[in-house]
Amino acid sequence: MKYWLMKTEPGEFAIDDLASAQNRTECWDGVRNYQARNMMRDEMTVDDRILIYHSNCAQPGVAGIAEVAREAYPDYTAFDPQDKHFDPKSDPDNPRWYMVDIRFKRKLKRIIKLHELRQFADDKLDGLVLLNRGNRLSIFPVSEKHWRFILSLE
DNA sequence: GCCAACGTTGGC
DNA sequence: GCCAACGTTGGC
Repeated sequence: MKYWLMKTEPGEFAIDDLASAQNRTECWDGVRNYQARNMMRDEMTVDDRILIYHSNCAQPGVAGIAEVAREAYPDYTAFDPQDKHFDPKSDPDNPRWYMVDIRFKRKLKRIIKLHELRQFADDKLDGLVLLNRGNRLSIFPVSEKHWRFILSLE
């Protein structure tokens, strides 16, 4: 089993939205970055665990845990001209963008803030992609050690 | 709202 | 293939 972190802007889609979704499952549409796509398409498998991270908000940090419910399939929102994630360069016969489905596991008892995680950037969380300078990647792997340590802060 | 850092685009 | 211009991300 692999571990991941996925960012979401809570103003758009928050951990509570996942918790209240039908079957507590939602497709992770709208990823338009090749590195993030490749990880979903090539690396993620059902049951992998995911830290749900709230970004671009008042309190950036890890908000909850989800799991991969369905492996990657074409992101059909790219085909819909009405959709805000429409991409004319993605063709149903040769899809450019992919998504996975994720299922809610639980909310953390509290938000584990980015600010807290930074305190361990040079020791316990050394190498965590989230803490890299200028990091903008919205999906990336988390080592099992980092996963455990982050949750130990809860 | 600002702006640094980064990814993508497209002319050459 | 280079790289300037542009758009986006995301903390603050």
